[in-house]
Amino acid sequence: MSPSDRARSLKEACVDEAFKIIETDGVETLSLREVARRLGVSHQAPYKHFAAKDHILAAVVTRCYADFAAHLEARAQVHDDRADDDRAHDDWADLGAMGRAYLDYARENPLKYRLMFSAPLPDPADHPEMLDQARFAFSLLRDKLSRMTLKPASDDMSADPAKHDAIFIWSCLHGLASLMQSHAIDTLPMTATEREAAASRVMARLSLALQP
Amino acid sequence: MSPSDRARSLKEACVDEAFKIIETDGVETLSLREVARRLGVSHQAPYKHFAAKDHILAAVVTRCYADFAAHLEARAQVHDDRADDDRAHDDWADLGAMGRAYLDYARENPLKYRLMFSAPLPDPADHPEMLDQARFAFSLLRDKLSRMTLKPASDDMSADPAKHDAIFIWSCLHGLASLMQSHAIDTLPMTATEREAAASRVMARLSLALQP
DNA sequence: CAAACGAGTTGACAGTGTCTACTACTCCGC
DNA sequence: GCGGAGTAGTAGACACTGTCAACTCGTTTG
Repeated sequence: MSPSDRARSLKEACVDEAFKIIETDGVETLSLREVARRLGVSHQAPYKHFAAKDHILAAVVTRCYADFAAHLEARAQVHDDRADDDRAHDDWADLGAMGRAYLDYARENPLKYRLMFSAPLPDPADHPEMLDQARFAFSLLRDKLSRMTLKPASDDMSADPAKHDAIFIWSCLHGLASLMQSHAIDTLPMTATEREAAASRVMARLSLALQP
Repeated sequence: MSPSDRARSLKEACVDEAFKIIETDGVETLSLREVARRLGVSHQAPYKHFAAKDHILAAVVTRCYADFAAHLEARAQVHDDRADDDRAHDDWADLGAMGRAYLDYARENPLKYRLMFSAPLPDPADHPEMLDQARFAFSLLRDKLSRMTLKPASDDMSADPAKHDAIFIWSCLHGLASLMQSHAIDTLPMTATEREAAASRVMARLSLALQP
């Protein structure tokens, strides 16, 4: 193994291990020293590959974005070989599938989700690859919308409507996902079945807002 | 000053000071020792009033909820002395005002907002007063909705529709507010004016989803 | 009046991020 | 072929942190 190879593997091993720690113990208890300890290296070894604690977190988040985007893409495949009517129908079904995939991911991977959207992240300007992954996930949604015809939203709008509608949809989905796993929602008197129903209820309202 | 009075004032002084530290330096750098230092007491004095660091944070968050609810209430006053038509009109205008007040608060108090909704909070079960404040803020929205007639959302719904619609609205608002201040939104190519427009665009879509 | 108690103090311990100085090894120009 | 440069990793230190334990007071209460 060449030295740059070994370096690469320690670097990735650090990200792996940090990921595991976060998954089991939460992001707030992540420590570079614990990562080093688990990998059997000195407490300073990770600093050869990450300038600061923030940077290892950024690497983890980058992976989360990639994982998230892959999850969205896998469940929201567009089938292009249909007649126009079917295409339109498929677009709506597919948008719905994407929305459900979004919420599913957030529910099944609460830690990763929080990591991406609500953990105090390092300045993305310092981590362009993290930025790129996030941009890509959003483009999945916006591109789909720009290929669809939606109920018109308002009068002015010189700007790109697909972008604004993507933000609207993203807001609803993110808001719901985020509330559902924040302690804020625990404060409400909700039964378990009501919680389950909340997602489909929000999706129904989304349709009312968008579908012509 | 009686001893219990002095105790009370140190307890509140701790919350005040913690608040200031969070406002200027962010929640992640809050430390009980710094609070004690600024108040000129020993590093253990706060522990006489707060069992752990979490508890002082919970006290701060409780205040944030109260502040937030007051802000919502102030801007979304219902005027009860109108004819029915005006009442209906007022309800919609007032709901819109409440929504705008929500987003304004989040924009003007990003730290407080993050504290309430995205910071890793202590278990609310240990802090009932925090829970009560959060519940109250939500009830402002739900009560208003239950007094209004909305576009029907879906077929089944044995459960309380006002509650579900409140969650829908809350999701949109919270999602937008949260995205706008998360680094995630920075990744998108958006001009400053587009950012401004995003709020009103989301509000427009909310109307489409709700208004009959 | 003595005992109990509550607020506040000091000191300690383990753990953290990060700085600096050190060693070992690999690679590149002479 | 070799010597210096750079790179990965180590060891030690420093200033922090949260929290535990033992102590000193002053007040309250039986």
